[in-house]
Amino acid sequence: MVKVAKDNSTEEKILEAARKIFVHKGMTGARMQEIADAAGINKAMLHYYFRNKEMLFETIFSQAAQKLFPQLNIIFESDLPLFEKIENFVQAYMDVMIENPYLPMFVLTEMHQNPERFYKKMKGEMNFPKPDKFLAQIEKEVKRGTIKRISPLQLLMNIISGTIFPFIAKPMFQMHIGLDELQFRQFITQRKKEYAGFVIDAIRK
Amino acid sequence: MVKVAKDNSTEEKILEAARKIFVHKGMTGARMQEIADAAGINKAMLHYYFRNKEMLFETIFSQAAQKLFPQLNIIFESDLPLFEKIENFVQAYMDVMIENPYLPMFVLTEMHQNPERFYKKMKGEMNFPKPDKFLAQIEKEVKRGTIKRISPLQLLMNIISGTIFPFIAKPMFQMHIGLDELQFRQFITQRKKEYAGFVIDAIRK
DNA sequence: ACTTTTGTTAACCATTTGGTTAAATTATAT
DNA sequence: ATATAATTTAACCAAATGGTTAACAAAAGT
Repeated sequence: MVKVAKDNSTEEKILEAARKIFVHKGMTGARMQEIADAAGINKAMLHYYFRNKEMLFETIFSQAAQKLFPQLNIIFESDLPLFEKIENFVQAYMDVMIENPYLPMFVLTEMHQNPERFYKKMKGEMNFPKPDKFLAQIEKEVKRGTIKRISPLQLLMNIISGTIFPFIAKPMFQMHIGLDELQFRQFITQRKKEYAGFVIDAIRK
Repeated sequence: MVKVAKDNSTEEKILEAARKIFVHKGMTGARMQEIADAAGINKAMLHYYFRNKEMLFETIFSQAAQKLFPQLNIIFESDLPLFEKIENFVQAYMDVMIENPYLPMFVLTEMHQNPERFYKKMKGEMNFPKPDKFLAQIEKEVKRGTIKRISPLQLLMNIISGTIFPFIAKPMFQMHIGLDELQFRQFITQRKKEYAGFVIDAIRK
C-alpha cells in the first residue's frame, strides 16, 4: 500500500503552527502542547506525523534554511557584471525577507545555540553555495582598477550585513527610533532601492 | 547586622557560569542544574543568591545590555565631526564585541523571543540613547552639501549593520568561507580599520 | 459486506526541571 | 566562649513536558 498523499491538511496545519511557534520561541522555548493548540489538533498527532519534537523542529528548520541559503547563489553563481550582481542580490534577498521577516533570526539563533546540529544538517542536505566565484570577480575588478582596492571578503560582508541585518535588528531599531510597522516597511522599501547604490558608491572610483 | 560584601566569590562564580550557559543556550535552553555544575556549587545556591531562574537571567541580561547599548552614545552624543564620529563608533563598538563576541547575538535573541520582558527592562533600567542628534547632524551635512544625499536613518543602519553583523553571522560566515578562529580575528581586525572608511567613501562627494 | 489500513482522541506515564526545606556548617558579633 | 546570622548541602516536591498507549472513527481495498 502506497502512502497516498491523502488530505494533507492536518500535516499542513501542524507545519504551519510549528513554524509559527518555533520561529518565535526557538526549539527549547517551544512547547509541543502549544503547537498542537495552535494547530487545533491533539498533541499525539504531532508524534504521529513527526515522530518527536526534534524531527518536527528539523523539518521546520530545513524549510527555513532552504528559503534563505540557496538565494545566496544569486550573488555567487550568476554571470552578471559586479555592480548588477550586487543590485540583484540586495533586491532578491530583501524580497525573500520581506515575505519571511523572521527567518533570518530564526536560522541564526539555531546556528548559535546548536551549531553541531546545524553543521550536520547543512553538510548533508543543503547544496551550500560557494562564494569563490564572486570573490574572484571582485579581485579581478580590483586588479583591473575598475573599483577601489578592497578585500573581497570585506566587501561581501558589507553587502550581506546591510541586506540582512535590518531584519534581525528590527525590534531594536523600532524601539530605538520608534518606528511602527508601516514606517518600518517603508524604510525597507527605500532600502531595497538604495542600499546597492550605497555599496557601489563606496567602491566606485 | 548589615549584609556585608562577604566573600562574593560564590556569587561571582554563579554569575560567570550563568553568563556562559545563558549566552550560549538562551533563557529557555539553559538548565539551572547545568549552571550550578558549571559554577561548581549546589543548585540551591542559585536560588539563595538569585531567587529564581527569571531573576538570574535578568541579571545576566541586564549586564549584557549595559555593555552594548550605552556604547551607542558614542555615536549619538559626542560633538565630533561626522566622519570622525563614524570612525570612532566603528572602532569603539568593535572593541566591545571583540571582548564579548557572543553578546550581540544573546541580546538580539532575547529581544526576539521575549520582546515584552525586553521592552519593560529597557524602559526601566536602561538610559536609552536617542539618535536624534546624530540623525540631525547627518541631515545638516546633506543640506550643506558636504556629503551625498542619503536618508539619515539609512546611513545609521548601514553603519550599525556593518559593525555588528559580522559578530552575529560569525558561525555562518566561518562555515561558508571556511575561516578558522585566527582568520576570523584577522578579518575583524582588518574590518575595524577599514569599515568606517568604506562608509565614508560611500557618502563623500 | 467486511477487513485492513490510516487518522484521531483521551488518558496515562516517566523524566526533567525549577524550586523548597530542614538540617548542618561556617563566619561574625558580643 | 557562645549566641546569632550567613552560607551551603542533600533530600525532597510539585508541576511541566515530551512521549506512549489503547481504544475508537474514518477511509480504502477486497
